[in-house]
Amino acid sequence: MRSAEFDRSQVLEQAMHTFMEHGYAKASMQKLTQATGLHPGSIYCAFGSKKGLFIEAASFYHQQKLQVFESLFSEDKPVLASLKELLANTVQECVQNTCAKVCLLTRSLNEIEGQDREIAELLARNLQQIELSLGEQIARAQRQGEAIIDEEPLALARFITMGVYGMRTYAFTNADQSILAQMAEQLLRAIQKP
Amino acid sequence: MRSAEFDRSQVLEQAMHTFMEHGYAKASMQKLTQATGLHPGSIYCAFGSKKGLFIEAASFYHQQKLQVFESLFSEDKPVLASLKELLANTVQECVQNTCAKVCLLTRSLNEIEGQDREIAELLARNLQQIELSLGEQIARAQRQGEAIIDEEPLALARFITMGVYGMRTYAFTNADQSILAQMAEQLLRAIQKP
DNA sequence: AGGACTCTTGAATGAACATTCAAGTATCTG
DNA sequence: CAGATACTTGAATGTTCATTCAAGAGTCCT
Repeated sequence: MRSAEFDRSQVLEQAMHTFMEHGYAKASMQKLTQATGLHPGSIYCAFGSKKGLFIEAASFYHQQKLQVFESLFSEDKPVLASLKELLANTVQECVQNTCAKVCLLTRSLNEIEGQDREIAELLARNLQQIELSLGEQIARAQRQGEAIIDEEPLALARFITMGVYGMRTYAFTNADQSILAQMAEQLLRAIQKP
Repeated sequence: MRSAEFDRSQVLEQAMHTFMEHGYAKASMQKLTQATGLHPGSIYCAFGSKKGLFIEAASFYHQQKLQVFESLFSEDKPVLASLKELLANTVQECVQNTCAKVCLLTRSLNEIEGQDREIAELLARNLQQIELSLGEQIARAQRQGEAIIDEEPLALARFITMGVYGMRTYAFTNADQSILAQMAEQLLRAIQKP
C-alpha cells in the first residue's frame, strides 16, 4: 500500500475556489490542475471525473456553510440576533471582491439548469437542507416568544431564503454594501411583529 | 444591393430561446445554427460573433420584458394591482416546464460573473432599468395614496426586484406554484401599510 | 441582358477541451 | 533487500468548439 500524497480537503478547498471563480463550465481541467496542484490523472483517480470533483467540492462548500450556520444559531442567543448576523455575513460576502462573493450552490444551480439533472438535484437538496434548518430555528424563536409574526415557520424560512438568493443575484447588478444591508433589514422586518 | 433573407427578430427570438434553454456557454454555435436556421457564416456576418448574437438576443429579451412591464402598469389601474399581476406572471413563468421558466438576464448574469465584464455590465444595466421603472411606479402609487409604506420608492423597488430574483433561483430548487405564490404575497405585504 | 454587389453556404481550421494510459516512482511487506 | 502494490506523471487522444473564407447564388441597376 501507498497512501495518497495530497490532502483531500485541501484539494477540495482549491477546487471549490476555482469553481466559485469561474463557474462549472469555465473551470477547465487545466485551471483545476493548476489550482489543486494535482495532475489530471490524479484527479481522475481520486474523483472519477470533473463532474465528480465538482460534486465533492459542492458538498464541501455545503458542509462549510452548514457549520457556520450551526455555530451562528447557538442555543443561548435570540434567533433574531443570529438571523441578523447571518444576513450581515451574506452582505459581507456579496460585496467582497474575491470569489467568496458568490454562493457556489446558487450560482451553479443557475448555470446547470437544464444541463445535468444529477447535479441540479444535489445542489437543490443542499440548499433545501439549509432552508429546513432555518425553519427549525424560526420555529424555536416562535416557541420562545421572540417577536416573529404568527405564520408557518417554514413559510418564513422560505421567504428569508428567497431573500438571500435574491441578494446574491442583486449583488451582481450592484454590489453596494448599504443597499444590500437595507435589503437585509427589510427582509427581517417582514417577518417580525410590528 | 440585396436584402438579407432572414427576419432578424425571428432569428433573435430563436437565439434567445436557445440561450435561455442552455445558458450562454452551452448554447453552441451548432445549436444556434439549428435553432435559427442560419448558417455559421450568416450569423457571423449579421452579428459578428456568438457574443454579439447573445448581446442582441439579451437586448431583445429585455425589450420584450420592458414592453410587458409598460402594458401592465397602465395609468388607470392601481399600481398595487399591476404589481400583483407582475408577480403572478413571474410565478407562472417559474413553474413552466419550458425555457420560459428562466429569466435570460438573471440566469446569464449568474453564469457570466467574472468571465466577461462587457456582458455582465449590459445585463446589469438592463435589469437596473426595470428596477428604476418599478421605482417610478411605486412613487406614483405613493403619490396617489395607495396603501404603500412610507419609505423611499427606490428602496421598495429594489426590495421587490430582489424578491423576483430570489424567486427565480428558488424555483430551481422547488418549482412549486403555491409556494412561489405565497412568496409573492409575502413580498407584497412587506411593502404595504398594515 | 450583363455586370456589380452582397448575401449565403458549409467544409475547413485551429484552439481548447475532458479524458486516458503506459511508463515512472514511491512505499510497504516479507 | 526484493518483489509487489499502489500512486503519480504528463504527453497523447479524440472530441467539440467558435470562427473563417472562398466559392456559389441571388438581386438590383443601367
